Amino acid sequence: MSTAAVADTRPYHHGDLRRALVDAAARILEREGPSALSLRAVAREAGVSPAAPYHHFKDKNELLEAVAHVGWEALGEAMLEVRQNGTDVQTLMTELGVAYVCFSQRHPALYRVMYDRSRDKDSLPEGMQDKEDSAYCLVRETFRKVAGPEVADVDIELATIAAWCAAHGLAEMSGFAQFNPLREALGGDEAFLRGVLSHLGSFGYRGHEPVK
Amino acid sequence: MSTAAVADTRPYHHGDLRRALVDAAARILEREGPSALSLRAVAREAGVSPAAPYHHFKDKNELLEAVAHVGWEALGEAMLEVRQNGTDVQTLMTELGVAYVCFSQRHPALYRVMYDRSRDKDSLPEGMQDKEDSAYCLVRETFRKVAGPEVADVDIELATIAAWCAAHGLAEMSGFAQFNPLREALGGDEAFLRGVLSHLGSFGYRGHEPVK
DNA sequence: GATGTTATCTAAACACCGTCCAGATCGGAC
DNA sequence: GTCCGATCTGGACGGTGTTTAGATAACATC
Repeated sequence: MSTAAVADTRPYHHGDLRRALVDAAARILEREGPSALSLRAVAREAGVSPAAPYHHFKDKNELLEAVAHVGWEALGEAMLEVRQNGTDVQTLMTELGVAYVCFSQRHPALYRVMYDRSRDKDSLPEGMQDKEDSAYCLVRETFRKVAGPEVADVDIELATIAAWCAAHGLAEMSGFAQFNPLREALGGDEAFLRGVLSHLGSFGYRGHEPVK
Repeated sequence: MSTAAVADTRPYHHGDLRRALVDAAARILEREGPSALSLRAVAREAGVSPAAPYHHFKDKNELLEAVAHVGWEALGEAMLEVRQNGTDVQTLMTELGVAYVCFSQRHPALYRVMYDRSRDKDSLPEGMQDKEDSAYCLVRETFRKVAGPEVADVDIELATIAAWCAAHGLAEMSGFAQFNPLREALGGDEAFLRGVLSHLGSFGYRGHEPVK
């Protein structure tokens, strides 16, 4: 076998077609958006027949779920990076929100697939609430630090859910045309995001501008 | 041009097919969900050929937009009803949120179509920010009363956007399985919604349970 | 090394989809 | 009554998700 172009050797029929399909799907998503993401297009992009994916995924949904999974991992990493920047716990909350929304702006098609899957299943990815270092737990632990020990666990959980809902809502609507005047008045998109997120605080916290 | 015609829709062959199609679409949406909402299915439900809708809508998107439009009107009415219940301004804010989310729970497929259209257009329905009695303005005016006169208009607008984002996020995620334990612990879905919404306040306001 | 097994992939087909086109039908203006 | 234009139909085209039968190639066993 002489596959000169790619240094990678192909051990058998196609190699790791499963991964190749997920990569192809992600590529199509970035290049042409969610409406172009057909199973046949993915197979085409990967250079296989339209029926080939069915040996690796039960149906289209299962492929999209795999795509969504890598999306959630990337989102988690983006938010973890924020924590390592080592700001104080007050600003951290807003910065986590900004990181979340900015991820959705950088990968709008991927973000859409992620949440479309979640809404179809009526659940976030499994283990999101429990796994250490998940984005969700990161937010919850940050809330716990902000709140102090006298706040009940139930309230921590409710605040986390509230923040998550708000971040998701902002992720889906931040680009809406109606907000453009306000965005420009505040001097750019990040300022706009911080402005909105600063109105979402709990436990007396309202973002990077401390309450007097 | 013509004298008595109030609307430009006129009953010809079929009668008011345009309205019949929108109604048929809404019916399919409630009965079988968004994935079953094909243009052909709508035509079938209305008893016409698959090509008939093209004399009333440019394409499928335009039909969905009409469906979304009636959805937004119904949502606006549901929220207006809350205001007429005449609670004090403090609880009103939470009740508006509850009404919003409950609407999305009663008509999940319709709500999905509404926001899918908005995201494709990257904008809320036209005039939502300006039209008196729109749901959006209702929230903004409520915030203005809560905030008092010393709060800047920019902050009112930001708080409104934040509340809207949070309500939308909660509308899309309130049914997620991960929240079931907490939902039951709080004694039902409405209590859960109120709990989440109570962590979203601004201007020192945090829902129906006043801050101590 | 030849054998059989099994996973992998292809080709062809099915039903459905959105959309367009040529023609049939019919309401209303002249 | 004649004509025009809006409305609807039947049929077609290319695309989609999915299934089936059959070809191919890597692997385990002898």
